[in-house]
Amino acid sequence: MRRSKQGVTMADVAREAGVSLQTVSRVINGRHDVSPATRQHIEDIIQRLGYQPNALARGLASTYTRTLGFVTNDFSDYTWTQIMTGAEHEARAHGYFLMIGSAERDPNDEPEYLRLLSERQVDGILFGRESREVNDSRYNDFFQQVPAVTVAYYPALKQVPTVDVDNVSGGRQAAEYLLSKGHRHIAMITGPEYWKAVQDRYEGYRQALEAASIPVDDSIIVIGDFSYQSGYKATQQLLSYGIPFSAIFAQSDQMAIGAIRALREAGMRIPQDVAIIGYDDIPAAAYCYPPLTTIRQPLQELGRIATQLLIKIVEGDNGVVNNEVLLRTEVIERASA
Amino acid sequence: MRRSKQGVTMADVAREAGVSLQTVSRVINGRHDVSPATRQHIEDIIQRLGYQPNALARGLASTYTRTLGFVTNDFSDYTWTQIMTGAEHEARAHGYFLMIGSAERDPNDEPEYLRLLSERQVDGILFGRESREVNDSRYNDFFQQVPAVTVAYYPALKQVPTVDVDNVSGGRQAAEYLLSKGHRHIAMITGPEYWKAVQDRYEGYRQALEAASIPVDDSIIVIGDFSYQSGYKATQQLLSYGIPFSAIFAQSDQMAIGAIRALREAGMRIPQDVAIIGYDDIPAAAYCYPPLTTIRQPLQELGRIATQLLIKIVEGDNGVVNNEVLLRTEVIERASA
DNA sequence: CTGTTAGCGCCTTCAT
DNA sequence: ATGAAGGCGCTAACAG
Repeated sequence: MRRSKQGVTMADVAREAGVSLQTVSRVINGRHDVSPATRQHIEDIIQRLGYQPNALARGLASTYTRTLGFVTNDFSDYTWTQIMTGAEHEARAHGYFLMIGSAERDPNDEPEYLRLLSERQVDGILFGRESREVNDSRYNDFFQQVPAVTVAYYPALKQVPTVDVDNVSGGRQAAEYLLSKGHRHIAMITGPEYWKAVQDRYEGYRQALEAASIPVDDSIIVIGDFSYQSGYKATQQLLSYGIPFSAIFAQSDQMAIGAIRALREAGMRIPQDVAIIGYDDIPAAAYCYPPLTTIRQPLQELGRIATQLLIKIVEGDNGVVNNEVLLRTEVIERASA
Repeated sequence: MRRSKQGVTMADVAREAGVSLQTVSRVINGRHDVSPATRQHIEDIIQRLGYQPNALARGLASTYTRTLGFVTNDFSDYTWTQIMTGAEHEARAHGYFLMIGSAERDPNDEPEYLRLLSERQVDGILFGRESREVNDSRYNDFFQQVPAVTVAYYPALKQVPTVDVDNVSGGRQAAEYLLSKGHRHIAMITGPEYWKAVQDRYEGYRQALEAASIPVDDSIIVIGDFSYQSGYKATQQLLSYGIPFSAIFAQSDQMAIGAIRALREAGMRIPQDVAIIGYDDIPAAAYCYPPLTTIRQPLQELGRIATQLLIKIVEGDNGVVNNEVLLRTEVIERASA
């Protein structure tokens, strides 16, 4: 005979209390149609017996598990981690847990993750992931079954609501700030070009220059991958071109800090010779040298709002109309620009 | 009538294949006692029908969920995040998912989290948390029910296996390195004193000084909280004492970087006037100025090994004897010391 | 306000 | 190598 892991079950409580299973169930679920006396009595017994409901059984009998999946490609990255933290807080506040999965090695693993998460009957899924174009019919099948919200716009998933930062505005803020300091030759180090966020920041940059009647010079725009290392390399590259620029807009703080290093090695002073503005406002930004002027993204809030939206959808709130929420970035002025 | 979320069930597959439920179950679970022909036939039908097993039902009928809980106090912190990443990878490699929970606000929430996780029938729990002394009988009750492993030694949980970094050795390495550079007056900025890791690093530091016949001078030891800010403040404090020191061992890279800032503001050169060694090897360490010499902790590996151990325990591997695994740190030499 | 009756989808045990 | 019966712990639906 198989031994259950579970010690005391609802049946034990019911027997002990001399009531039916259903009444115990009602108490557990906080229904109002139980007399105060029986409720109290049952609660005492639950307490005494140390009864714990079995979430698996509840999930099987009902249709929800109060579990959300969170899928990302990189849990070791600051950005996604912050988003996840916000999501976790919000989830917990609503009685949900987060089940996490990362499809780092191979983006093709992703549909497999979704399947696995759906087998586990998550009520919904949060996507905190790079915005890459994906053509895989498995996605569509999937998102017809399970409610989802993406954090950071995901072109492949047009039918899925999105919560993101307004990157066009963010890019514009960065360029405008530099412009306001009198810079006319503003280099840019971007992230991977297939990211929607990267394109948007580029667009904001373009808009700002255009408004100032300055032509965009693609020869002082270099593609990076958001890492320190890539900011460093990109700046060396920029320097090697011999094309004059007096400021750099790096699309991540890490790249900005890498850029600072390259600039310093080239004997340049910041911000006197070259001004730098980053993007993200990572904790190190305030403590690097010189302290980094940057565009802050409300990362945890992104996660919180996305989760809030997802839970609303999951719980059948028909008031959800907004299919794209865009949060504003903010200029944090420090010493690098 | 209630509609189930689930579309096609095992019964559908069985009917379609003209076999019993049980045979389908065997195929799903990869048992070997099914003839190749029927197996193939059933697999085809599963494919065609798009059948997905329901993990809830499996968990209810069997006794395992292939889900592990991961509890920490701070998901936004680099250290725990790295550990979690390692844990997630290892878990996935074994077919497990991680359910995450953070008890940040109030450590007293923790037992509540454990209860909630146990309601969800997790097979085991990983603790990635500060090593704080806790006296709460609920812990003991809990750990008798659910297998657990702590990452970072947890004094309250003596009966639970632990995977940690050898902090005594790490502290010794840091001090020895500084000693080898000729420093005799080595200040230290610690983390919160109730952390076991902090005490251990202190002990390593003490051992190294003792071996060099240098008395420990508590007046140049300041308590921080691992943050940039606290490293900055602690260093200002150190400077204000007027007690000479030529090197600082900061128990986190963040504090080391904060210290560098304070030192710079005080007009001191690094490492000429004051040498600094950090602890952790965060990504920023290589790119701050000057690049930080530090003690690297194998964080992801910590998470991986802890998870491996937990899974072994969960799956009833009686070969598990090691109740305390200690990983070694490594000196990363850069320019700050 | 409370109880009864049916499952939820799967796995375990025992037969055959 | 396959099938039948029973149950995991709980909730939905309906009755009273």
